[in-house]
Amino acid sequence: MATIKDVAKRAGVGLGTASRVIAGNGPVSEDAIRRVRKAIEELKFRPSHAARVLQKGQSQTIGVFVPLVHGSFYTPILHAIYTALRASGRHMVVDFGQSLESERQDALEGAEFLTDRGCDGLIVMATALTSADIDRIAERQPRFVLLNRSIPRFQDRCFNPDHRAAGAAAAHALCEAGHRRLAVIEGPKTSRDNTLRMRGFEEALGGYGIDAGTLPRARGDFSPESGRAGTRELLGRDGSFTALFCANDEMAMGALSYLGQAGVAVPGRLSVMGYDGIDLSELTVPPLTTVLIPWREIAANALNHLLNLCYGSALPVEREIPARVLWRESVARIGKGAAQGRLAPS
Amino acid sequence: MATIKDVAKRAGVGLGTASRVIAGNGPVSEDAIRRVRKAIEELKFRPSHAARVLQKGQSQTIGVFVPLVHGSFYTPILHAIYTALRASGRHMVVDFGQSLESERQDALEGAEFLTDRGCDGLIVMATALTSADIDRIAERQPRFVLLNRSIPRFQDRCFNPDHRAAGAAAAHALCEAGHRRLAVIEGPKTSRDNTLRMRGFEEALGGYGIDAGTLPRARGDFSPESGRAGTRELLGRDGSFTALFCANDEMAMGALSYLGQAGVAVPGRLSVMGYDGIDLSELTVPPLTTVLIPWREIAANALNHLLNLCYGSALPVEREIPARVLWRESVARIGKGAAQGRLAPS
DNA sequence: ATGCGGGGTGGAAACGTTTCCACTCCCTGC
DNA sequence: GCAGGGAGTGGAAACGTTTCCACCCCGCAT
Repeated sequence: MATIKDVAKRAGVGLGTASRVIAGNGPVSEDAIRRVRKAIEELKFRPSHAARVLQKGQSQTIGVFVPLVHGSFYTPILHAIYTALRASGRHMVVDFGQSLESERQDALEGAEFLTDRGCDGLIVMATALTSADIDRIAERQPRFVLLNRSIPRFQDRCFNPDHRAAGAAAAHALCEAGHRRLAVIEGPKTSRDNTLRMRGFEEALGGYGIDAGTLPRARGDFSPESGRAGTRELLGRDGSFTALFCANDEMAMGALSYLGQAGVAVPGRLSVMGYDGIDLSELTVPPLTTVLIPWREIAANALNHLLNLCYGSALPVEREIPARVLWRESVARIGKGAAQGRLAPS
Repeated sequence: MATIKDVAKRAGVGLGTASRVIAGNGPVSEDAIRRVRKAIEELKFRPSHAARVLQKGQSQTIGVFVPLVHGSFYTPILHAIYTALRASGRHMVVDFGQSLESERQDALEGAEFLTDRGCDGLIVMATALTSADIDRIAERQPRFVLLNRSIPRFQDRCFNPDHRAAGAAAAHALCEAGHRRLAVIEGPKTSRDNTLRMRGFEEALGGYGIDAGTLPRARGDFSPESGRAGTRELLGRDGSFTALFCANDEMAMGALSYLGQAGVAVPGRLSVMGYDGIDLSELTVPPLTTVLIPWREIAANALNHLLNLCYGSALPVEREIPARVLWRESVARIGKGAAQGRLAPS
């Protein structure tokens, strides 16, 4: 591979001049520019990224950690970050976790790897991280933002939806549609955002005179398979509920799949509501009613903040982007005293 | 950040000794190892990746280009590559394309970016690349493998399923199940693998006395939305077919979604068959019958070959991994002269 | 004439590693 | 007693950039 020295020699200029032409900054004569350009062309010169990083201490690269490679949930977020980053002329290196159980450890190692790798900043998405974990990350790489995790001490670097409000919105939607006998499939215990959305959901239920303590509940792990299993379990225990709230869309899709095979009409006999609003959720039969969490926008804003941190840009950063219910067809609106069973008075 | 010089000084050893301890190769005394380890600990030393790459000319990193960030199709492939790579102690940098239309240009730029970035080798997945494009890539980075693209000149670096045989398998499955009136939704014109699977499909049809020329066909772009539109179009033109073959699962899911909303019973009135075998395909209602293309295995073998190329490993490389039909419930088996319509004699 | 400022230039130094060579011990075998 | 060799060591050189400083030359004001 040709180096900048070769270019300089061939163009008959000094090292500094060649460098200035390539970087396009310092003062250089028209003539020198032409000659250097020509030499670059002829030698097929490409600057060495490693040498540049070593010298400048900047790589124009942002590191991103997400817990999983697969999954309809994370890829759109990655997509949003990727396109915004490319638009600003920088690049992205991604590191993935192996599973939701190992999320914490994976995220820690991922952050370390990305930092060692010379990333100028980090976007870390990992709900399981503790406050001390964040400190550890911050120690090595002070430029980072957190997605879907809230830490008071790092409030300005945390970007997350209001899961509590979104959970409440789900409850409102279901209740306003006339449902009173509900059931839920939650996410895993380690997921703080699951806890939040469930809390919001249950609190809102109180406003309709429903006791959250008696809510039939199953626990899943956010996978479709667990949604399927949870539905079977719930139906086996006591099938008298008219609506099922799933803590994410993938579990809701599992539920829909199970119900389809079991011959339970949706929303005729049972309504199903999801959470997140992943792209695929509109493809189910019937199309899934869900809470749309504006993940793409949240990620884009987190990135803007990080870019400001890293490169002193002044990009706008919006923090409060509300979730909203996406009404489709998997939730029935039932009248007071409808056929669906004994409804508690509103 | 502490450098290796600081470490050496603190440990009271020379630069070379410190380096040897860190790399774990050369001969070093027990005592020196202990002292260097201690110094590293105390100074929180982390070697500079950039400096290492600059010096060694190797980054232990493989670059991967895939056309799209989102999509249920590419992520499992990425996942397979990622996990295999981590298992061998190396890393992955991914670059994405923007759309299927710009695939060719994106792949070219992506390969260039990844090469500049110091990747030791490349995995490029881009059907639209021409033979000349590959030459151009090879010129800069001779270590690469191609996924889902076949170029005679680079035969040993091409890893792709036998789309023609897989297409034929789909046709056989449908015909053996008793279907004679078929329709298809193809992928985009630029997609060579679409062309191949369709050719296989049509050739196999000949064996059942079906004239492929009269096959009702719609063209999609692999997206669910286009599967939906294609189905509507086909049904509007002439609804007498009993089975619909879609060139990929996402279009098949779109078809299923449309049919569900239109009240067309699947597989009661119309059978649907997909292609690829993405994870989500088992979640549809009814579960999608599809041709399972062993993408994960193919990708893993391509990676092994690349690793052999780059690092002189001797990993096993399997080239012929057959596709197979995944029988689920979206295709009905109908008897001769069944209620489904006038069937041509087998 | 002389001084001064600035456009244009060349090259040394620095970034943090690894590799290689030269050197010192010290042990072994004669 | 000495040659030979291997374990252990230190440091210079090199990897390919960018940055900074010194310098030249020219035009302009004094």
